[in-house]
Amino acid sequence: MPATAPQETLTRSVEDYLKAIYRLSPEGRPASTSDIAHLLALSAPSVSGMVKRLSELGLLEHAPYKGVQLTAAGRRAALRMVRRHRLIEAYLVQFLGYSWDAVHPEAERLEHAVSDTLVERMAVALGHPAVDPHGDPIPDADGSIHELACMPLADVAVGETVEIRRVDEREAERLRYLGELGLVPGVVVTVRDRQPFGGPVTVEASGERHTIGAEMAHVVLCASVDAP
Amino acid sequence: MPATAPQETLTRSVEDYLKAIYRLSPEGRPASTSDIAHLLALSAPSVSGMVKRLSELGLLEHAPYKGVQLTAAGRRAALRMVRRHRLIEAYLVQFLGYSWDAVHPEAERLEHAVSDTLVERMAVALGHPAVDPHGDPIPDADGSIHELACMPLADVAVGETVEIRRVDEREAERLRYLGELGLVPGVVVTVRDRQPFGGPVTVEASGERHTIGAEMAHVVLCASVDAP
DNA sequence: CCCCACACTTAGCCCATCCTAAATCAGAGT
DNA sequence: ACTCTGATTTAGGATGGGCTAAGTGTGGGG
Repeated sequence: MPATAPQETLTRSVEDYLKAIYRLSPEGRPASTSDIAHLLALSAPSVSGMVKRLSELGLLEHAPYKGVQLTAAGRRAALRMVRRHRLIEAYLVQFLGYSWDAVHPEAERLEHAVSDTLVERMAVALGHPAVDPHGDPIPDADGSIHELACMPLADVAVGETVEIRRVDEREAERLRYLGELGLVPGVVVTVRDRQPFGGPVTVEASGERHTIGAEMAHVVLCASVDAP
Repeated sequence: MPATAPQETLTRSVEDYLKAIYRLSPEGRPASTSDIAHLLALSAPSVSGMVKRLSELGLLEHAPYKGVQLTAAGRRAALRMVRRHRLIEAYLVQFLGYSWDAVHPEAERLEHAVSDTLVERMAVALGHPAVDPHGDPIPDADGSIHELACMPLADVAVGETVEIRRVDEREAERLRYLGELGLVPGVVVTVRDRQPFGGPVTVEASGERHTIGAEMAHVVLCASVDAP
């Protein structure tokens, strides 16, 4: 019956679980408890226990041995955290001189502490941005989110010119690496070479050529651009 | 032996206790456990228990039935929280349009979540202010704090002209009230009347006269100003 | 069709932090 | 000096959230 729970005060942990489950399955497919455990760096039994509590709270549904799915209330709460996280990242970069590789841990803590008022004031100060510094879309305050269709750079055919839209990476070192190469959202690149069997990808951007491994080429997400 | 404990990750609760004890006795006199309990809105036994743990951690010294005193490490940690709190308040007012009566609860949560890096960036953005929006001095990053000598408006003699330096009040309603009367730090007022036995005080500031109760006149702290 | 490996859950614990109820101490009056 | 009262601490318990060890379900390979 708490399908439309008024959402009193979720704890930090609960917020993290919901966010993790949303991240594992934005579309609402069941997520496995072990994936959640892995993402949150917790033991599987801890997750089992929390999952039980969250389902009693009406935030998710649990089919034992099958996986968990967020309810409408759970999804709402998760998207609220995602909005906070991404707006905080954008704010830190825009107004406090953070680089895109340093914002994640800071936002990870702040997202639990800011008030709705503060979040909306940051949104106003930023001019209601659509995406965060990594190109991830920022959900609206009402919980709607517009994912932009894009493909991994690793899948772009040689000769194609695409715009980098999003970089799906959290690790600071890797983000710094990509940033140094200039492979950041908004940049237009042309794929010059791609080796088979998970080999490296060579791209050209504003005259410079860079060859990156397949793993990195999978986190750089692109969309085709009309004119080169 | 942890007199110079590196004191990495204090919990939210511990930080709150240390801040409360510092607030009850910035000079280091013993603070009573019941005062701490009252300030934090906790039961006395909860405080007793936590005090025991904190003294084991070397953050304070406890003379049973006599009171507690912060150690150097405890005081350092407390001042770190005070610095955070006040810088956050200043930042919210200066850059995010908060009014001085709304910043306290927000800062109360954020102070536990911000990193040292973020605090220092806010300090830089603010130009390293000496005081927060209520006139409370902001400790340096190294833990030194400069309290300015001031007296309650309630104690200022009739005819004296003083500058409001600080308003020692947390309740939003009361702060808003004082703000509406223009009795905020930096304003120069002349005391025009003061009734005995804890009676009201009448002040004049930029042509306007206001009469406030003794209770309010005690939280408005002033320093004499040379020229009217 | 059965069985085993592995994913998942249950059992049983620990720690931090809070609480209420029940001692116990310390200082003010007599 | 003695006692009473209020402040303080001790006892014992709840809750949230984490862990390891020990069972249990499930699906793929023989």
